[in-house]
Parts: sequence; C-alpha cells; structure tokens
Amino acid sequence: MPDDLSPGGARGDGTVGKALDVLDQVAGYGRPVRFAELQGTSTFPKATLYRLLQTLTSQGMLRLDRETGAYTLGVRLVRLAHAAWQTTSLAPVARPHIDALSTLLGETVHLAQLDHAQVLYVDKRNAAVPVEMYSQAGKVGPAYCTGVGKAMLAFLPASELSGILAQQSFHRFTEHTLADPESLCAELAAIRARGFAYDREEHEPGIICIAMPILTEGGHVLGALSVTATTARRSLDDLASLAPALRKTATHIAEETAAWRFPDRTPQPFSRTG
Amino acid sequence: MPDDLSPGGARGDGTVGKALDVLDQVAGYGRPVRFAELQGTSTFPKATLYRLLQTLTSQGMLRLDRETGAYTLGVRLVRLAHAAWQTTSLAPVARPHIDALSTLLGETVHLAQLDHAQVLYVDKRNAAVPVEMYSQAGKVGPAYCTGVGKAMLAFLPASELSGILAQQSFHRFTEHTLADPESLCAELAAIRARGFAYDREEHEPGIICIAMPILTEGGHVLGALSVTATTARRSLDDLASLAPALRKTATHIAEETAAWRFPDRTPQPFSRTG
DNA sequence: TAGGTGGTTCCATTATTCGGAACTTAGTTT
DNA sequence: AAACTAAGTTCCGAATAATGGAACCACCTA
Repeated sequence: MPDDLSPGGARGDGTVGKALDVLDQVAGYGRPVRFAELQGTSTFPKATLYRLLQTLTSQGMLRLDRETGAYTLGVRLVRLAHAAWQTTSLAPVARPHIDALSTLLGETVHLAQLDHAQVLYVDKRNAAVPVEMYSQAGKVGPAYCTGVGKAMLAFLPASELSGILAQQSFHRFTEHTLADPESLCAELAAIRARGFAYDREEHEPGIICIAMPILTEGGHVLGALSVTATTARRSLDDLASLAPALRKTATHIAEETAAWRFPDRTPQPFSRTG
Repeated sequence: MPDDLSPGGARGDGTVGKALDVLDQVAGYGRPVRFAELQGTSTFPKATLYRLLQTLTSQGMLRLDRETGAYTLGVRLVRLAHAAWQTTSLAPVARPHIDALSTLLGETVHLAQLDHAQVLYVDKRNAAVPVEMYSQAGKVGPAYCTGVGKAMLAFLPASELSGILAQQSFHRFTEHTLADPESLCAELAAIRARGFAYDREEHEPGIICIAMPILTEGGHVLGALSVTATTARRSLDDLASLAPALRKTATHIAEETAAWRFPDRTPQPFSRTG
C-alpha cells in the first residue's frame, strides 16, 4: 500500500490537476506500478486514467517499462526536482551553516519548511554518521507535534494559522502530544514569547528537540531548524542552552537567503564532469 | 514545430504538456521569476500563461511570493523529488557500492543515467570532500563528450542510438571533443570492443575519466559510473588500471537492481471488485 | 492628471477531455 | 482446443474545459 497519497483529498483544477494527482499516486507507491494497480486505487475511469498516464509518459514525467508494463517516475521529474531543491528550498543556502552547527554541537540537525499543515524536511545533518541526505530529506510529517512544525506555526500570521488548524486532524502519537487546537494554541503563544520551540516527546517517545524558526526581517516564516536528541543523552534544559547557537545560525540563514533572493539572471551553466 | 531551446522541450500533448512547459521554464531560471519575464520568453498568450501559472500554483508545483510577485518551484516538487530518487534512479541501490569504490580508489566517482541525448548525473561521491549531493546530482550534460555518456551510448540498441544522434547538435568544447557523428560512431565501436569508455579531455581541458556502463544481463543499459581525475594527477593508463574495480562495482549494481526491480513478480493475490 | 507598465478578469468560441462500452491480446482453466 | 478471464487499448458522441483578444484594475512615474 502506498503511504500517503495526495493530501487534502479533493483536488480539482482541470486536467493538469488530475494529471498531477496521478503523478502523486505513482510516486506514492515508491516502486514500479502497473496499470491495473493504479486503476484499483484511482477514482478515475479506466480510459481517463489511461490517457493521463500516456500523457505523463510522453512528457517524460513517467516512464513505462515496456517489458513489465510498469510505470515509474521519469527523468524529467528528477531534473525538475533538482531545480526545485536549488530554488525553493533553504537547503543549498543553509547547508554550510547547518554543517557548522552540527559539528559545533555534535548533534543531529534538521532543516524543515512548512507545506500547508505539514512539515517538509528539506535537509538533515547527522553529526555521527555521514550525510545520507535523501533518506530523510523529502519526508513529511505533521506540523503540530514536531519541534520544527510548532516553531513555524507559532510565527505564522493568524489568518493562515487558523486556516491550517481548521483542516488539521489531530492524532495522539504519544502521551505528550498536544492533540487539540486549544492546548496547541497555548503552546504556540508560549513559543512566540520564548522565541523557540521544544518537542517534549510529542511525536516519538524518548525523542526531544529544540527548534528555532528562521524568519525574515519582516517576520515572515522561511523555515525552521532543530537539534534532536534522545532523553537518554540530553535533557530539555541541556537543549535550551543551545538556543543562542541555534538562533545565530537561523539569523545567518535568513540573512543569506534575503541576499540570495534576486541574483543575476543567468541560464544554468554546466560545469565539471566525469 | 517552432522548437524552443529550453532543455527537454517535449511539446504538444494538450494542456498538461503546456503546463509542464511552463514549469520547465520557471525551473530554467533557477531563481524567482515574475510574470512579465515569463511572458517575455513564452510563446503563450498572456491570459493562457496566466491561467497555467495559476493552476500550477494552486497545485503546489509553483509557489507565488505575494510580496515580490515572483514564482518559484513549489514544495510539491521537492516531495516528488524524494520519491523520484528512490524509485527511478540507481542511486539508492548504487550508493554503498559507489562509496566503497570511491574509498578504495581515493577518487571522485560519478553515477549517471541517460535521458535521450543527455547525461543525467544522479549521484556523486567525492573522496576528499563530504558528499554535498544535490550540488551535482540532477545536473545534465551532453552525452557525446562525457565518459559516462559515451559508455551508455555505446551499448544502446542501434535504432535508439541513431534516433539520438539524429537530433544531436554537436559542439566542440575542447580540441579533443568528438564533434561529428562519424568519429563518435568509431569511438563507440571501440568502446563496445573495449568494454568501457575514456574521456580524453573531451569536455573540459585537464579533466579525464574512465567510465563503465552498467548493464543488465540482457545487455540493456541501466546507467554508467566513472572515475574522474585531472591530467595533473593521473594518466589514462593509470585510470585504465582501475577498470576491473569499476567493472566489478557496475556488475554488483546491476545485479542488485535486477533483484530490487520486482521484489514480487507474481500477480497481485488480492482481487479488485468494481 | 495623464501615460505607462505589470497583473488580473471576462466571455463567446473552439478544441480537448471525458468515459461507457466495445475490442484486443495474453494468460488460465475446463 | 475451446472457453473463460483479466489486463490493456481504442472509439466516438457528448460534455466540459481551455483559449486568447480585449477590457479592466492597481500601481508607479513624470
């Protein structure tokens, strides 16, 4: 079974929306899928699904293995992915800072951005083990019960926040999870006052973290970064002492992002090769 | 018919194709772009372009910064990126092997796949510096003048190869570049005979490499891997001595990919009703 | 205030997409 | 071999969504 298909359910937007739905569906399987499988979990009628798959394939967003009759995501998507990474995520700008922070503290550092009500992890630096980026980056998780998620929610404009909370369905992952809007709002107020967020084993038992929002000068939320630890190794007070370092890093990232926002227009060059 | 110069421009295919064209265009800029800029380089009429952008934005494939009025690639792509990486590229399977090879040889190793006439670098392992993956992975380059490109072209079915060469426009990057179909075909024959390819400073002066195709048992091209060096540090003969190690790695990757391709080749046991 | 530029909306026309159903393989069972 | 079955593919009239010229709005700047 695919884990998460298109979030939110009802998407419209004409043909393009439908095509992208199909794309998501294929992506959700995480492995080659055949037509019949897709048809089983798709709401589209056979002929429509077929045509959409054909279109996506001819566009290079999907690839059809003619031997097995199975669809996989196409190369064009990988290319777009690269561009998306470079352009929209904080990762390329933030990476050196995150590296430095991780080395300095000797702890795992996460970088995340907000996608509606979900946290999208865009980068990760594990101090002990070498990077193994994609294993974590690209993953999504709920915003309301993660350090980075709460750090970002707390600094969202009220209007946006209420929109997100309205659609949110809460699930009590651990006994510490804040599983209703009221306690979450109280927590967010505390975070605003404090300037950063904790995760007190709210998502996974034994896992705590301290998370710092990355804000523009105007107070707009760009993302968040966090230091994660186990309760065995660190206490919350321990983590709290790292706040200044985190804040410094967050500020640097924000500044550099602002500077980077509109560089010169140059087509993508192609450099070193093998 | 009016062929645009943007990379991967497979046009046609109704609305979806047009939307993806726009997406590519935005991606091509590698930075936030405003409507007017896009309109300038787009063949679509104003209203159409506007609607396409709106659709893509509402779908999360693009993001519109309301302050600057600029479009960037959206988070949905980053999410798809994760899936694309896992599903379609050799990278997740190949990574441990590439790591090992890089460590063993103390040289930079590239992993590439073929996308029409272009080489798509899907992973890279630099022995000296930590991984910094995305900086290189996702980049594209010409197939005919890179080691990995030639290694893959050489083992393509004749029909496919001729199709690719027909559309290829050659550019002489260095004095060693094979810039016409004839010399390229001779080179490819030599590569087929030898079993692997060299890059004799054909793309960048001072940069040489040895590249090994990754083939299925049936001889189908999966990708290629290469070891890159500078002429200052290594000679071609030097690199040639690495061929056995490369071949071994390539074989391992191919075997593991085959095993991983369809963990479950049997038809689905569950029945679908309706 | 007049003129310009970048961005957004309208709407009648037109071309595309929709999807039920029929058809074609290919694979199994009797 | 004939009879079934399931997967994949094509058809085509009806329904719908995309099109794009032009008007409109919201700013700037002179």
